Amino acid sequence: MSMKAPRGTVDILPKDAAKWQYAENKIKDVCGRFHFKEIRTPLFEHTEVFQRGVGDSTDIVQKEMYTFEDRGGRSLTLRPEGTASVSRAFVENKLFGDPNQPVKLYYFAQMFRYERPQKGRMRQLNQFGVEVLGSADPAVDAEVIDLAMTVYKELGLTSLKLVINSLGDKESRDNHRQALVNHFEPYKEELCSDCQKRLSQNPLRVLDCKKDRDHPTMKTAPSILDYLNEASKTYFEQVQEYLTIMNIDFVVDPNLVRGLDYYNHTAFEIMSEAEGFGAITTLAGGGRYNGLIEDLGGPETPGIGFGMGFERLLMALEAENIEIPIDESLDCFVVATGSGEVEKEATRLVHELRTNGIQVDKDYQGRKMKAQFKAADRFQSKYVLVLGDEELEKKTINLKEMETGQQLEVPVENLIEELRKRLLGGK
RNA sequence: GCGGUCGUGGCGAAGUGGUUAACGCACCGGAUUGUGGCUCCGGCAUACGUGGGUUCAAUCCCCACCGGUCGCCCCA
Repeated sequence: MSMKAPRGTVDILPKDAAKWQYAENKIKDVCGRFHFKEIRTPLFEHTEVFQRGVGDSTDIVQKEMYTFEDRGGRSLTLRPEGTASVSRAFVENKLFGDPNQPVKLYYFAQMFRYERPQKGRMRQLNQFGVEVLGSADPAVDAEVIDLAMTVYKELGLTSLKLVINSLGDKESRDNHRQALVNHFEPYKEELCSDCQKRLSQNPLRVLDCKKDRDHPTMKTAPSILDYLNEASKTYFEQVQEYLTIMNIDFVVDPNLVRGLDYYNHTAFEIMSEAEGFGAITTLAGGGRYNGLIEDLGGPETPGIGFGMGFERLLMALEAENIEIPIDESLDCFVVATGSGEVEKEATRLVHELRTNGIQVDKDYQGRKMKAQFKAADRFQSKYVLVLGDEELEKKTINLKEMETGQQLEVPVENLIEELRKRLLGGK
C-alpha cells in the first residue's frame, strides 16, 4: 500500500461518522441550554500566538508543534489547542466590547500535536472546548465544569472522576514557587533530568512528575493550598461550594498541575475510571487563565475554559459499553427490472420521491432482480418499489413492505401520498 | 525521543527455503429466467509492508527502514 494517511491520523468512515454526529449534536444541545455560542477560528495561526499564548516552557510549544513557513516566509503553526486561538480572536475582534459579558464560546476543532501515536493520542485530534471570557465570578468556574460533566452524563458516562485544584493568583503562585525552589534545590542532584530543568523553569510541575513521585522530598513539598492568599483561598472555596450546590462530586488534588503556563486559580481534569480504558485516562482538562488576554494585547480580562478530547470521549463510551443509537435504515429502494424505458422511469421516480421528502436509493451495478433485493435488504430498506415492464405499462408500482413481505399495486400518481402516509405518519 | 509486539486477498486467518500460497467471511452468478433473509453449487480477488543481504532459489533466514499497536514521558 503506497498511499497511506500520515502517521497519527485516521479516516473517520461513515459508520463512525454517524457516532461523531450523534455526540456532536448532543453536545451542541447542551451548549445551547448553557447559552454558549459557537466560534470557529482558523486551523493555523502565527506561531507567536501559541508561543505567547500557550507558553514557551510547555511541552506543546517546545516539541509538539506543527510549524511551517509559508511562501511569504511567515512562520505558521497548526493549532495545538484552542484557548490561544480563541483568545486571539477575542482580542482581534474586540469581543471585550460586546455588551453581553461574559462572552461564552464553544468550539469543535481539529488540533495537531507532533507526538508518538498511542491509544487515545493522535497527531491530529478532535476537541470540543469551551471558553468564558470576561467574568471572574467563581460561579462561572462551576458552570464550565458543570457543562463538561453534563455532556458526559447525558451521553451516558458514569465512571468519571473530577479532580480540581487551585493554583492561586500571581502573588500566591510566586510565593509558592519560591517555597518550592527552596525546598527542592538542596536535593536537585537526586531528581530526574526533567525535574532539574523544571525547577528553574516551572517548579510547580516537579510536583506531578511520575519518575520522582517516590522521592522523599515529594511528600514534604510545600502545597500550593498552603500558599494561597486570602483572596485566592476564598475564591477556591466558593468554586467548591457552587459545585456542591449542583451536586457535582469532586476531589481536591493539590498536585494537579496543568501543563500550560497560562493557568491560575481553578485547574481541573476529568478522568475515566472505566475498566480497560487504557493508559491514558484524562478525558478533559481545563482551568482559569486570568491574564492571558492581556498577554495577547487585550484589556485585562479574566477567562476560563477546557478542552475535551473527542476520540477519548468515544473511547470512554465504548469502555462503558454505551451503545450509540444510530438508525441505519433506508426508507425505500427502487428495484428496476426490464427495458431501458424502465431504467428511465426508475430514475425519474427516484428523483421525484427524493424531492418530495422521501429517502430513496436504487441499484447502479446492473444487478439482477434477486441481487437488487439483497441490496435492499442490506440497506435495511423499509420498502421496495418494484418497477418492471408490466408496471410501466399499467402506470403502477409494486410496493413491498420488507418486514411483513406484504405487497400491493399502487398507481404511480398515488405513490408519494401512500409512502408519506406510511413513512411520515401522514405529514 | 525511548521500549515491547506485529505487518499474508476488501476483512479475518493458515502456511512453506523450491512447480497453481489453504480456508472462512464478504461480494457476484446459478439452483429459483419478476422478489430479500435459510440451504446447496460455482465464480471472484493488483495478497506475502518497503529496500537491501545470505542462497542455485526467500513470503519464510539476517539487517535496515516504514507503518500499525501497546507502553514510557506528557497531555486531549
